[in-house]
Amino acid sequence: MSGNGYRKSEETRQRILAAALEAFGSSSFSEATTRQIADAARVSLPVLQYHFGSKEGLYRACAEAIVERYREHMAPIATRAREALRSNGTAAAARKHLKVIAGALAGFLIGSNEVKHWAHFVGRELREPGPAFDILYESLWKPGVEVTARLIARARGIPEKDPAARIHALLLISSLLAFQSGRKISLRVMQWSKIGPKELAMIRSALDAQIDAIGGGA
Amino acid sequence: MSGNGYRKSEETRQRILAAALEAFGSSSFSEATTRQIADAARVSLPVLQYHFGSKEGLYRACAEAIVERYREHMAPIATRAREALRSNGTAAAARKHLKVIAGALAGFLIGSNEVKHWAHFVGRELREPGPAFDILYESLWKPGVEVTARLIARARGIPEKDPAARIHALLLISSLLAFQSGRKISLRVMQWSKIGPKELAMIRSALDAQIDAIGGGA
DNA sequence: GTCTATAGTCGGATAGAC
DNA sequence: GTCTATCCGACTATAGAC
Repeated sequence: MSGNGYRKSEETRQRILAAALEAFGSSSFSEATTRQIADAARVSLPVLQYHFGSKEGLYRACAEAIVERYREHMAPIATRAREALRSNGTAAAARKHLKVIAGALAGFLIGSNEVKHWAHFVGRELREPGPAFDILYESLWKPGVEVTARLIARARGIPEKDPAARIHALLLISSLLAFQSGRKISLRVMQWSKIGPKELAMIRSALDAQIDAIGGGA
Repeated sequence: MSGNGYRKSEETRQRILAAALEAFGSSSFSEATTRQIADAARVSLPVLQYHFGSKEGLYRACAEAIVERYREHMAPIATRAREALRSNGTAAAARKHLKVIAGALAGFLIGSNEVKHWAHFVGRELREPGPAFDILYESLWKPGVEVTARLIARARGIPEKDPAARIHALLLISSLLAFQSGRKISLRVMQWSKIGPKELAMIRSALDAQIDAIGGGA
């Protein structure tokens, strides 16, 4: 490219986005401030407006970035589960896939430090809908619940459309969140100082027990 | 009563408290504004400072009021469960009490409209600790988890101190909250327009199934 | 015990130079 | 594309009259 040539724009954009993900992760939309984000990204305030139009535009861009990376992580697992559903899998196979999904999700949400902010972002947006609700619901929550519900239906031997399957899916996913959005309180209840590999293993084993029970309960 | 006699103060205090419970229920501490609360209570702004000192003082007063009424509602049920634990109850009896507690909590949290704001208040404070965290943890959460964990231990035939019992207690309580803090998203997933008696019954029945499964899983 | 008036701070957004 | 300077609104809290 002629002229000044080198485009610094994209790099600046990414720096702002990273700072915003951090800010909107640990604070809500209205609590986080654009100044704080601009400082963290080492840009001046108007630069932020230039790239994303408004605070709300930046917020939505964060949601899209999260969806992108979340999909990269969970897509292969979800795809394998859907393939298993297409073939006439047994109840035991469905339970196995449920355990894989729940375990991966637990590791993803609770273990990784990088993703912690994203998980907070998503959780808050889904509890108290804001400007990014629709994109998160359609791209993350809905497909996740759907595949979980279908697996549960298969495990219990009930029709896929049975509302009970969806209720159980919500209960299962929600219980996972005990150690995510309720991290602080869980630590205190369990008298843990952190959730390391040992603690994560205990949680996974409890989830597995719960999934085994779902299958047998029908 | 001599002089001006009649004390209007207490009535004003209650009106402010009610408005604050509503405001802090639907918004966070920093999002809710004292102006909004003062308006709703039909008092001027400084009156609020006079009665509660500061915004934070008002917030704490809300937490104490919630604890008070929550206790009134759940105390009898919790007491009966503790009595059952003292006598050498069977696993089946423990499961029965778990169902009663979970069912009462579900009705309390999801059904009643008056309490909805309180539940949001509590949930938010426990997820993102603020000025009222300690009082809510000690008076609400801790005793609730404790009695649930002991019942689960009894139902599964494991020692009361087994960490697995506390993990399962957290999972159970957290799954309840799917339809409380995640009300909006649950409605969409289930394609319900509201959570009425019929929907509540379905949730209760799913919870019961989950509790039966806990007992048998050991 | 309740009011009016105001101090002091901080938020998002924009104008216009470079 | 990025900056400095600034506007304007909203917030909590207080001072002081009644």
